[in-house]
Amino acid sequence: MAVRLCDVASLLRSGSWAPEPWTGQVIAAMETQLSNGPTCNNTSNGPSTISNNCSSPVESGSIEDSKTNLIVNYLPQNMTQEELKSLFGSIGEIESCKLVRDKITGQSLGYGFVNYVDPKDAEKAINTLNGLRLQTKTIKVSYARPSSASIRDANLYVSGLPKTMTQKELEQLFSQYGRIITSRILVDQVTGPAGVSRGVGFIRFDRRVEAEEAIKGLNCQKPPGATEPITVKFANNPSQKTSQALLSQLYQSPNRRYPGPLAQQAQRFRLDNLLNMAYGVKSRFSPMAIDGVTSLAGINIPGHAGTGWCIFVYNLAPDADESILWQMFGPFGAVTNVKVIRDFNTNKCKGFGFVTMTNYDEAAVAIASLNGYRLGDRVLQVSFKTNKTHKA
DNA sequence: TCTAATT
Repeated sequence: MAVRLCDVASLLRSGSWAPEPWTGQVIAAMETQLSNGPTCNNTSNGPSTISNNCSSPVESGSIEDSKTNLIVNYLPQNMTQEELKSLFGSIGEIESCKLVRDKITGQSLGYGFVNYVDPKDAEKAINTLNGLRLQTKTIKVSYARPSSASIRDANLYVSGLPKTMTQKELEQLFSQYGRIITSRILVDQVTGPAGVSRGVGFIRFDRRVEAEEAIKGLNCQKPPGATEPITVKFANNPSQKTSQALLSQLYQSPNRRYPGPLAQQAQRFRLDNLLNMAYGVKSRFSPMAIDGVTSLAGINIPGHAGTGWCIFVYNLAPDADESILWQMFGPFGAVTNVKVIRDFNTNKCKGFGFVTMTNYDEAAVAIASLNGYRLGDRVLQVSFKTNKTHKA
């Protein structure tokens, strides 16, 4: 797997300072769906959620949005709103789409919203994309709850847990205070996702008042069978720390050559990321000109400039669809688009398709890994799309 | 002792 160059610039995506307009609507009252945690095995970031049967109060709002509006969690850090829209757009027509970002740094907060036109597509997206592995993440797709102040700041940080306590036991302990949206027990880094508990975790309740009651009831209390009391408090907001760290890096960087204000540096980072997004090349790290890179590799920059590296996938089955391409290529890095070429009359796949990836190194690893891959009873041929008009 | 869940 390719290692992504990581610096401040790569953390700041272009366009971050200009939030997209969001055509917000009154969001519907609904019964929140809690039972759609990742369907795959647990990974480092796929906390499962155990639903309980507490009823939630119904708030006012339109019924339609409750069935079309999805929240998507555990998105890879480098995934853009365009990539999110592209991925979910492969299911059906999207009414609106938003990746939530830090207001100051523009960094992705790792979640977003997708509102479909058709409720059936929203349901299909949950069924087909929930649990999808993208890079190191396992995304979670679920219906968005109606936005309201009462559901904010309902996340608790719990420490001092017995090392033997399971996630299920943690939920059982807290569920008496309300509806749990997510729970997680942090584990030791080296022992991996199924490794030993660090004795700390998180509980997100549906509503803040439930979290408050849980603090009152459980802070400084010993769980059944435990020898030490646990600490229960409101969790820090993860985005706060990130923006502060980033801003302090920008101001204190010892090798900064641009003594101007923050905004001036930000401009440069934005330019770098624009190039990175467009060509998979970091201008400061690559001695090659963009034209040189593309002609050298014999690669066609497909469609509109700035969409990435186009990959040709051959020997797909007649019933192949876009989701298989997402599933195959997504783990290798940022995928912006997939397309299965179909016969106009039969609507069956003509045996090939295309995948666009943002970063050259990730595309190269994907090709190296997937060329010759056996999919069902077929052996795939995977390569960069050649520029046929220049071919001999 | 702190993960990216409400636009």
